Amino acid sequence: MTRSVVSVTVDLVLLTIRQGALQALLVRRGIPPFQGRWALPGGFVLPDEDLAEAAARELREETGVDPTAGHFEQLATYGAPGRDPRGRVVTVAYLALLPDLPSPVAGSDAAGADWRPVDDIEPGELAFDHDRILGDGIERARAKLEYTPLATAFCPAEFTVADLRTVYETVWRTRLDPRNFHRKVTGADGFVEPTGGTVIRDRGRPAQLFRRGPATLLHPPLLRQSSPPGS
Amino acid sequence: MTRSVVSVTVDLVLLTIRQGALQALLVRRGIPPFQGRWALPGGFVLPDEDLAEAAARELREETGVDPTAGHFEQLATYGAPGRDPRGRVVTVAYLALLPDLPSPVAGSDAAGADWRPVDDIEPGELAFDHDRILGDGIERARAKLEYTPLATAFCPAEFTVADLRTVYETVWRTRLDPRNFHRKVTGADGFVEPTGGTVIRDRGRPAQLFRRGPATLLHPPLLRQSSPPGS
DNA sequence: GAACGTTGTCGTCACAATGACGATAAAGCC
DNA sequence: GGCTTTATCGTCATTGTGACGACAACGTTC
Repeated sequence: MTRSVVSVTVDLVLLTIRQGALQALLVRRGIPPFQGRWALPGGFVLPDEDLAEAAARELREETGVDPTAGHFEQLATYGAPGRDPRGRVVTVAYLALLPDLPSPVAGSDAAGADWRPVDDIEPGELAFDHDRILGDGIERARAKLEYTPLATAFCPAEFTVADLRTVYETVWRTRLDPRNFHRKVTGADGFVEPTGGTVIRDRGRPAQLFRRGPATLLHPPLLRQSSPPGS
Repeated sequence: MTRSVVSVTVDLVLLTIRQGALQALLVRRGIPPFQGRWALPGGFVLPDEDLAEAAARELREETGVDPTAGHFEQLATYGAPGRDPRGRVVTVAYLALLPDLPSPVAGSDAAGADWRPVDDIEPGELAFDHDRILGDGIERARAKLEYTPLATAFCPAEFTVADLRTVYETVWRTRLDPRNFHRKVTGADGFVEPTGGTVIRDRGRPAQLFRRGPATLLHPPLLRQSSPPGS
């Protein structure tokens, strides 16, 4: 049996919503290969570390973020033979959806780290196969908003229905009717719970505050491409 | 940087429907560790092999099945430090949904291979963490039947609506109303296409034959737990 | 070969979910 | 006090859905 000996890394697709755009955290690589190029944050898995543990550690190291703040899940694993010039490196990608953090991407050991609007990232700009990994992560996030309450992971602990709608509109790059959206969100079992408080954002009538509800699956779901009824 | 050097394997969750039950292909391990115990088929990734390639090769070796016959996708990756007594082994699990194959699980190099109804597999019966991997695969299959036309992967090239209904009923362990199911399947865009032919299965009126349609996403979806309308 | 059971397919009905959109509420600004 | 802006509630027509009736088309049985 020819068993291949490889290195294993974790890479992170960290998504948040800042300044009205879906943004991903990228780091500028300080060492070869791909020195100076933008890449997903990540690193090698330590000898006695579980994969999720390694991903959570990298998340803390690169962003100072508590992994429990948003949502965190395994995305997929990439292991094409030529994907890393250093040799055979298999990477397990994790996807995190985070609220817009005041934390200044502290404590990074990379040359630089920055949030970048995903629409501004050119194809081929990222190191390794990180283009594809990022794309898969975004696609996963888009799909999961339909059937799960994960949009709340982009929001702080308390948020308004309009905040949540902005999440959907930004991630899906769509416009949603505020009235229908309000009905669906408040009607889906366990999606959101009112806290009792209200806030005034900029202008207009004060909005109720909500927190995440206990649901793990949305029922009914908020479907993206509904067939137009009158056609 | 402490980079961990590990071995990488692929493991396969192969699901099919035989004798009215959801069954998984298991092999009896011929060598330690876990010698004599049932396990998922799998093996080490070769030095110059992509992960999906390795999984497809194992599928051919263990079952003689063409991977294009059904559906094939990456499931998840498992890499807890203690999961393999031989050392650090990270495994990338793949999920395949296959039609009931006449192929007699040929050419297996394991001590034995057999289809086993998933409900008959005792917790803790499988080697390594294969219990959990199998469970994750089944859960993925259940969920994907709702939103994708993947149920057709369990069927041969031509099938009846009743065949397809049996797939749903078996995987979901539910009963579905034949009339409503017929309406939804034939009404969902691109789910199935009539071939023009008909068959008589055992008794009763002949049924139309269908093949898979071009859709990759079901619209509208076939939801599992619909809230009862009259309650 | 007519009656019967069995399975496939079409229809109907009431209710739920949805998109379009009107109406009102409650704040700040002039 | 008007005006603008945003939040929230309602209405209406259409579609999707579960429960179930009706009929079609086969094999089997008497």
